[in-house]
Amino acid sequence: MTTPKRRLPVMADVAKEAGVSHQTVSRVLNDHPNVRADTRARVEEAIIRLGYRRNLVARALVTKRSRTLGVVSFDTTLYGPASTMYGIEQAARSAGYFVSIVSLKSIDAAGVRDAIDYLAEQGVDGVVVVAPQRSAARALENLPSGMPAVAVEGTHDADVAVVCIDQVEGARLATRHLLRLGHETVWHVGGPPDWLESEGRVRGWRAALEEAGRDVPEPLAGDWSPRAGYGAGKILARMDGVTAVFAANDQMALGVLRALSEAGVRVPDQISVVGFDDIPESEFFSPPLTTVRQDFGVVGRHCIEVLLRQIDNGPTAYERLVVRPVFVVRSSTAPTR
Amino acid sequence: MTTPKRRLPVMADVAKEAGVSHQTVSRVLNDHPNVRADTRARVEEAIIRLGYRRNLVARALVTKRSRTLGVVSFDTTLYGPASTMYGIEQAARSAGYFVSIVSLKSIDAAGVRDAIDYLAEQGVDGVVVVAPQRSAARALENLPSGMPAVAVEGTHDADVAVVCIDQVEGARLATRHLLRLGHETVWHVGGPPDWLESEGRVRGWRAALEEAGRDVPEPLAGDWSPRAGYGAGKILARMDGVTAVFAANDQMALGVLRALSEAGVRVPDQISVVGFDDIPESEFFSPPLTTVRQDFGVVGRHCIEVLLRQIDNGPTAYERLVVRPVFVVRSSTAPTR
DNA sequence: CTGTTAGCGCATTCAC
DNA sequence: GTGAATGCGCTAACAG
Repeated sequence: MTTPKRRLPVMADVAKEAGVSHQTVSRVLNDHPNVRADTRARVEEAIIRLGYRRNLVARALVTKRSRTLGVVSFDTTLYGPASTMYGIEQAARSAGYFVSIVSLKSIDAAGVRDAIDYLAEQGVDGVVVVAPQRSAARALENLPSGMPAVAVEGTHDADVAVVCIDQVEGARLATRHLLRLGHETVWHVGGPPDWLESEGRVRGWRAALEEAGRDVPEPLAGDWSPRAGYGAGKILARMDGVTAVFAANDQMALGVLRALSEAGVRVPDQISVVGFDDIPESEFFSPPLTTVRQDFGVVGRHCIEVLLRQIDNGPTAYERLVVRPVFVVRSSTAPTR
Repeated sequence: MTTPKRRLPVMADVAKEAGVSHQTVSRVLNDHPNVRADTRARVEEAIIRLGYRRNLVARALVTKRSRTLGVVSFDTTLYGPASTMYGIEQAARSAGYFVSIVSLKSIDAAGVRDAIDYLAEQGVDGVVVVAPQRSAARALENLPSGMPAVAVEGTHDADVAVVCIDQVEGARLATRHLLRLGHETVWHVGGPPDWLESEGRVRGWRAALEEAGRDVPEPLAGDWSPRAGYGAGKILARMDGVTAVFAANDQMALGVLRALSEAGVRVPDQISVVGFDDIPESEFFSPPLTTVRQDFGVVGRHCIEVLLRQIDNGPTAYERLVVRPVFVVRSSTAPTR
C-alpha cells in the first residue's frame, strides 16, 4: 500500500494499460519483428494514452551504449570551431546520436584530458576532439581504454583517426595565385604558433614561394584576431616593396585591410590581400576578400562517419581524411602594375 | 566459471581491491562524511590502481538526475547563438553539469518540441531554449510535465522563465545617438520578421523616433546576412535625404557599408551607420562601426542560474531577467553637416 | 563508521 | 508470438 505518487509512466505502466508484458512493450519500442500487428497497435495506443516516453538512461545502463557522442572544442565562438561543431551536431543527430559538448578556454593537454575523462564518465560512445593546437593534440596520445575517437586537425603522429582540411594546399593556392598575378613575393600574417592550422598555412605559403624560387620574408605573428591583423597591417604599410599579403584567416585579413586603408594604401591597387576561411562577411569587406574556403560541414560529417565506424566495428586502422579547400577569387587581389 | 572478459572496473572491483564494501566506495566518491580517513585513503588508492571511473549513467538511473542540461538552439553558426551557447556551456560546466545540444535548422515550433522531447528522453534535468523566433517560442507553451526550462529571448506571455537582452533599449540608444548628432530621421534595416530581436529593435527605433516627433520611414527587411544589408544599402544609396541608417545587426551593417562604398557614398560624412551586436570584426570595418554591444556571457550565466534554481527548488515564479546592452561609439557615425 | 538489502527502468537471455 | 526471470552499476535506506 504505497501512497500513489505522481510519477512519469514507465514501461510497466504501458504494459498493464495494454494488457501485455513489459518486454512486449520493449519489443514494440525497438521494432522487433516478433510482435503481432494488433498487439503492436494496442501497445502504441497505450503509449500515447499515457504519454509514455522511454528512459534512455536505463536503456544505456543495460546496453552499455548511450547513443551520445562527446565533442571537445576550443572556443566555439570562433567561426571555424562553431561551424565544425554545427556540422558534427547535424551529422550526429541524423545518425540518431546526441552530442554532449565541452568548450575549453585554455588549450593545454590537461584540459583536453579532463574533458575526455569527464565525457567518458558520462558514458559517451565516442569523442571528437576539435582542439587544433599541438599541445592539445598530445592529449590524444593515450585515451581512456578503447574509447573511439577522432580528431579534427590532429597531428600526423597521434594514434587516432583524423579529419582535416588540407591547410598546406590552401596556403599554396593562395600564394600561387598572388605569384601568378606578378607579385615578386608574398608576406604572411600567421596564426598563433601552437596551432596546427598556423603551421600548415605557413608551410604551404613557404613551399609555394620556394618552388617559385622567391624570397621568403619573415612571417608576422598573429592570433586570429582582427586586432592582430591590424597591427601587422600597420607594420606592412610602413615597409617598402610589399605588394602582396596572405593572412592566415579572414579576420586578420580584415585587420590588415583596415590598417592599409588608414595608411592610405589602396587594396588591391598597391597591395593585394588574401585571407583564409571564407567567413560569411568576407564577401562584403572593402574590398571583397579573395580567400580560401573551408567546408566545415563535410568535416563534421566525416568525423561522425569515422567515429561511428569505430563504434560499430571496433578499433580500425587510423584513418586520415583530408578535405580539399576551395580558392575563392574576389576583389582584394590584382596584378602588379 | 565465466571466461575472464576484459571490462572496465566497476565499484565492486574497487571495493574488493580496497577490502571494503562497494557502498563505502560510493561514500568516498560522493564525499560522504562518515568515512574514516584511512579507509578513504585505501579506497582512493584502489581507484587509482584500477583506473576506475564511475558510471554516471548508472548513477543517473537511481538518482533520477543526470546532471545534464539540454540546449536547443537555432543555427549556432551565427555569432549571437554561438556566443550564448558558449556562455551557457561555461556556466553549466562550472556548476557541474554537462550540456547536450540540439541545433535546429528550421525554426518551427514542431522542431523545437521534438528537440525538447528528444532531450527529455535522454533524461536532461532541464533545458534552455535559444530559439528567438516567435513561432519557436510557442513550443514552450506546454512543456513535458514539470521540465525545468528557460528561454533566451522568449516572449513575454509564455509560461517560462526568460533571460534576454533589452533589445528595445538597445535600438533606442542607437537611434537617439543618431538623432542627437542632428540627423532628421533614421532609416532601419530590420532582421527577419519572425524574430523577437527584430521586433524589439524595430520597436525601440520607432519609439525613439516618435518620442522626438520625427518621421518613421518604412523599415527595409533583412535576414541578418551581410548580403541582405548590401541589398538594403543599394536601395538607400539611391534614395534622397538618407543621412542615418540603423541596421539590426553588424553583419547587415557591413553590407550597408559595402553598398554605400560602391555607390561612392562616404560614411560617416554623408551617411552615418549603426549596427547591433558588436561582433569582434566591427571595430575593424571601414569605417569602424558604431554599434550596440550585447553581453552573451552574462546571458548564459543567468540562464544557468535560473535553471538550477528551478531544478533545485522546484517550480518557481516565472522570472524575466533583462540584461542591458551597451552602446559603443566608433567612427561610422558623425554629426550632419 | 561500515556492510547488507533493495531497487532505479530497461533489454536480454530463456522458457512456453 | 509472448511472458518470466536476471542483471546492468549505482545510491538509498536501514542494520549493525
